[in-house]
Amino acid sequence: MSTMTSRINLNEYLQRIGPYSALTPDQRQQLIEGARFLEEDKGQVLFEHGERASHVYVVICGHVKLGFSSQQGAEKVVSVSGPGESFGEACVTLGRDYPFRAEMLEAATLLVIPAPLFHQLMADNAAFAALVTRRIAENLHYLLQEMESASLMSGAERVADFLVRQLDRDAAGAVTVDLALPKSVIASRLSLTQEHFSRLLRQLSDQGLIEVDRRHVHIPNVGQLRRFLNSGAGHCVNRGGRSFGRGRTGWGQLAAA
Amino acid sequence: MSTMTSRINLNEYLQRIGPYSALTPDQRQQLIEGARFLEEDKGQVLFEHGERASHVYVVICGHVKLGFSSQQGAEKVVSVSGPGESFGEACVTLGRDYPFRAEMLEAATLLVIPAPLFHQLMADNAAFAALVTRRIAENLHYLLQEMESASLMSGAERVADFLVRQLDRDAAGAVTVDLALPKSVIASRLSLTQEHFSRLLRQLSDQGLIEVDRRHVHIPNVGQLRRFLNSGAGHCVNRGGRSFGRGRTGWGQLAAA
DNA sequence: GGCCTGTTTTGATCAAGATCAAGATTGCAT
DNA sequence: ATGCAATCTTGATCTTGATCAAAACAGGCC
Repeated sequence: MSTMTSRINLNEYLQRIGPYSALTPDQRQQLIEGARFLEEDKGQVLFEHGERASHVYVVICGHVKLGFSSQQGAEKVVSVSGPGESFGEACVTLGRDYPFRAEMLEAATLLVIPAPLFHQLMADNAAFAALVTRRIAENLHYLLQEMESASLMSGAERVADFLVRQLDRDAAGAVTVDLALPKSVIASRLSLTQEHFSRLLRQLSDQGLIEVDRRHVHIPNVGQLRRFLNSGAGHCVNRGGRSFGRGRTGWGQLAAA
Repeated sequence: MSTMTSRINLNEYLQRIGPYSALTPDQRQQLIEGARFLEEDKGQVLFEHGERASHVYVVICGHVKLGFSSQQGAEKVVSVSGPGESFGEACVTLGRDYPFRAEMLEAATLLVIPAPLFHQLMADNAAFAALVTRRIAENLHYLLQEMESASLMSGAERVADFLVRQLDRDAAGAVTVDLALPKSVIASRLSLTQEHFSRLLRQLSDQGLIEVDRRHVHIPNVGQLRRFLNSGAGHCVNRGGRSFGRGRTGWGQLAAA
């Protein structure tokens, strides 16, 4: 990608990415000059858990996996960032270390903004700062959401919930969801082992709620699936919140790294 | 509490609470006039999951339990806010519903700030806004932290980790931790049932790592406990993150409500 | 003290989901 | 095509931690 092309694309692109649309042409120029592009291959690690948070990352294309991993090789995927999403704002704001690992799930292009520049933009542009705050707040809500489902729903419910969430708010009737990521990654996001995830998909499919073909999940009747969710079928009283899953999902990924 | 007293106390108090120290005397006055005090009894519910987020709450004294709960009566305590802490900023910022329930753990006093006033202060005072952003970012990091331990640590480790976190960063030798909250609440925060939590405390105590007396936990050797944590004793490979616990911890609380 | 209520502990049992170990698929790349 | 490597599925078994039930403890209050 030539510098020329980069700039043109970038300018156009940033217009559409939340906070960056609030930058003045001047500031956008500053950004283009101070930040850099990064094109990494699948499996590349952007940063490790505990590393000093020196940059904010904006995903231009591709997907980045954000997650924890323990010595024992266990891993938990917290979130996957796709085009237009970003991460690192909170850490940079706080001046803390990254609280997770970031790894490319596929070849991707990112915009990498040095912390000082980011701080500068935050200080210079209140509208930008407000939108960044919004983004951080959104991330917080996302995590709360995740915690809630991980805590109170059974595996089957989480899978159903995940599928329903992929749909448009008003989707009904029959639809097909295409999983954009390896099942192992999705499993980990749902706090399941990939084996368990596989079994749960089969279970839902046996119940006629879905039909799975490779990474295509057909939902013959969205309403039915939603009903399954609300009518808590397949549960347990769960008196204090289910634990965060012990899936090995990450293993594979880790190995791939 | 007379109005006079309230105002004097409040002014003094807010000075010391993060973001509010950045307010100008003028704005602080605005706050005192626009916000209201709330003194509730134990068990009172401030708001329910899914309610429109209309206020930001600042805890003056007492403790407030923030958590989810399902129809089936299960509950997961996400966090407990004590004096100087606050909640609702993110929801108000986003204009979204509260993503959890807030319930008094004991009689407490809070400052309740209406959303419009909060927005106003955010818009008028950049320093305040920046500190609020910081607070939201801190909450985000707290949640990530919670997710991480819930995901990769075994029950015993989470308990040990919890105890160690109560200590000063540099604590060593022998110390005593006093649990400020009912064990059932702590258990839920750790994604355990209160029964399991009880057993784990006993287990650690049998191993000589701690001595439990009522709500006083004596740690004869902090280093030893830390070592127990790092040397992952008592695990499982945990290939994808432990699930969010299924403690019934909440039950009791729920019943208390 | 004796009583009532709420919290903690213990015990026995159960279940969701993890782990280990093969296979079966799929997707590329040659 | 053919083969290699990664992904996904299945099966058998085991563990952690949940559930149910009941007893042991605190505390506060007459």
